Amino acid sequence: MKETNDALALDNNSDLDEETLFVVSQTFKALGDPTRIRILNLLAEREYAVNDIAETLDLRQSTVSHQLRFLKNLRLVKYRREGTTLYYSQDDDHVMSLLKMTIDHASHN
Amino acid sequence: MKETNDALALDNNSDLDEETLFVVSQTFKALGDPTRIRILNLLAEREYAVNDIAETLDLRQSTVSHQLRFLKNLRLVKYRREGTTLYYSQDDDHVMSLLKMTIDHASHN
DNA sequence: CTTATATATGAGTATATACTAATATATACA
DNA sequence: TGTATATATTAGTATATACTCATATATAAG
Repeated sequence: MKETNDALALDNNSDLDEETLFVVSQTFKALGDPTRIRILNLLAEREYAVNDIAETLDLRQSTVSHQLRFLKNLRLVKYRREGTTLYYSQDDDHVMSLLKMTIDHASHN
Repeated sequence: MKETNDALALDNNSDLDEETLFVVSQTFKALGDPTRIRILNLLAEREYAVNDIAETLDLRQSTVSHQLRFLKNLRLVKYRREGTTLYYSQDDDHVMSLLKMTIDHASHN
């Protein structure tokens, strides 16, 4: 009952290796949270300081900082320092494009 | 210290309304799990019966069924019945396109 | 109506996630 | 060195998530 087409590899099974699976799921997981979406949507415009994100989106500073760390670990955002202020900005065009596409798609539904 | 550009609405804030935010986050959440990614990646090829998905991906039948319900609720998959067998297939081109794009991007990293 | 097969569902559990308050760290400046 | 400001981190908690086993439901065939 099992497939035995080893030779032809007829099944275009496109089986995902673990690393790809991990990267893909992590990427989408990053976009799967409303708070992170709002943050990334802000950073789509321009860079923002942590506190400005918090004020603009009405979130606690620690909440924003945690989510920025999350996004930073996945290299979806980066920052530059100016004195004590850290300006965060978007750092992954592919992901930002996914986000924009999906927001557009959901908006003019 | 606060912005006071009420009139001009200089900030192109593109603020996401709650519904959009919900839909977008749900969409990405659906793609944020390895099991669902594997299932959708299978269904990218062609339709599959529940048990075939379970066998192919080495998952419990109930696991597959639960995830299919999840995907069905979001209208990412649909099914047709043939006797006692349910053939599931993909039902959202936009989402499948997001998935493909991201897999490609992650693969030839 | 009984049996067999395919799938769905319910309940329990372990883990992951997101948030919060409190506190630590880092930089600037007097 | 001491104070102020911006951000990061830690620990605790509540909720969400994914999985599994057991069982229910649905269809088909005899």
